[in-house]
Amino acid sequence: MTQPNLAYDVFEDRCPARLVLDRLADKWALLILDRLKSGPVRFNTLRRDIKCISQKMLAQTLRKLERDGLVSRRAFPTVPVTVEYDLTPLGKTLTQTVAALAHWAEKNMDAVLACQTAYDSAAKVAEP
Amino acid sequence: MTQPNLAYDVFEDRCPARLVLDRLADKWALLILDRLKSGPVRFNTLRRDIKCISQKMLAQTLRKLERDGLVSRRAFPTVPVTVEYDLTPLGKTLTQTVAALAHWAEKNMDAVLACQTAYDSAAKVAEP
DNA sequence: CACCCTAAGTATCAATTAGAAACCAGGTAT
DNA sequence: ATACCTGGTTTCTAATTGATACTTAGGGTG
Repeated sequence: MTQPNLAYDVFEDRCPARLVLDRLADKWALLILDRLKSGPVRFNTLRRDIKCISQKMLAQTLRKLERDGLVSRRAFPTVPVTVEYDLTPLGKTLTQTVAALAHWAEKNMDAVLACQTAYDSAAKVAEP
Repeated sequence: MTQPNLAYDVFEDRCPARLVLDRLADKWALLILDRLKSGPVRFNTLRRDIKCISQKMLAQTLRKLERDGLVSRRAFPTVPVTVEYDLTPLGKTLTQTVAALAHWAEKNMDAVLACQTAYDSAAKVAEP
C-alpha cells in the first residue's frame, strides 16, 4: 500500500487531493450529495429534507460543491424564483461511494453506540 | 430512494446515524482510517505520514475513533513507551469505502481543480 | 394602496472548534 | 547535568459553525 503510483497523494499536505478530500469530508456535503442522487432538488426541499441544516450552511455548501463541479445550479424565472440543484456527471461518479458511507452509518450505528457506552463506562471505572 | 426500510436515517437530525456519519465526515478521521488499513501503526508514524496533522488533532481523533470502536489502542511497556493503533474488525468494514473516497479525490482532483478555475473566472467576469 | 406571503438567499454575532506552540512525564544516552 | 525520545495535554488565538434576522423581487388580498 506504499505505492505512489498516482501522481497525487491524500496524505501529502500540499497535494490538492487533500483539498478535495477535505471538501468531501464534510457532514453537510455528504448529506447533500446523497440527497441529490435521485435527481434535481430545490433549495427549500433540501432544507426540509436534510434535517437541521441551516440556510447558511446549505447555501455555503452548495456553492462550494458547485465550484468544485460536483453540483449544478439552475434558476428558473418563475415567481417566486425556482432554483434546482442537481449532480453533475462528475458528481454522479461519487454517489456510490457517498451512499456507501451513509449506509454504513445507518447499518453500524448500533455497534458504534454500544462501543461508546462500553468505552465510557470503562473510563468511569478507571478514573475515580 | 424514499424508502425508510432501515430504522435509521442519516437525514434525520435526531438519528444517531447522523452522529456516526458526522464522525466519519472528518478529514483527519478518514486519513487515519485509510492509513491504518494495512496494519497497526504507531502514534508518531501516523503523525509523520499524515502530513501536517497536529499532535492535538491526531490524539483527539484517535480517541474518538477508539470510543466509536473503529480503532484499537495498544500500549507496550517498552522504553520509551510504544503505542500502536489498529483497525478493529468493525473499523475494517469501513476500509473499502474510505479508500474509495480517498481514491476518488486523487483520481478526480484535476477535474475538480479545473472546475474551480472555470467557476472563479466566470464569477470574475459577472461581477465587475 | 398597504400589507403580508413565498423562495432563495445574505448579514450579523455568539459559541464552538481547529490549529500553533509550548509544556509534561518518565526514562535513556552523552 | 543536559539534551532527547515517545505519546501525549494545555493554552491561546484564529477560523468555522449555528441561530437569528434581514433582503430582494414579485404576487395576492382587503
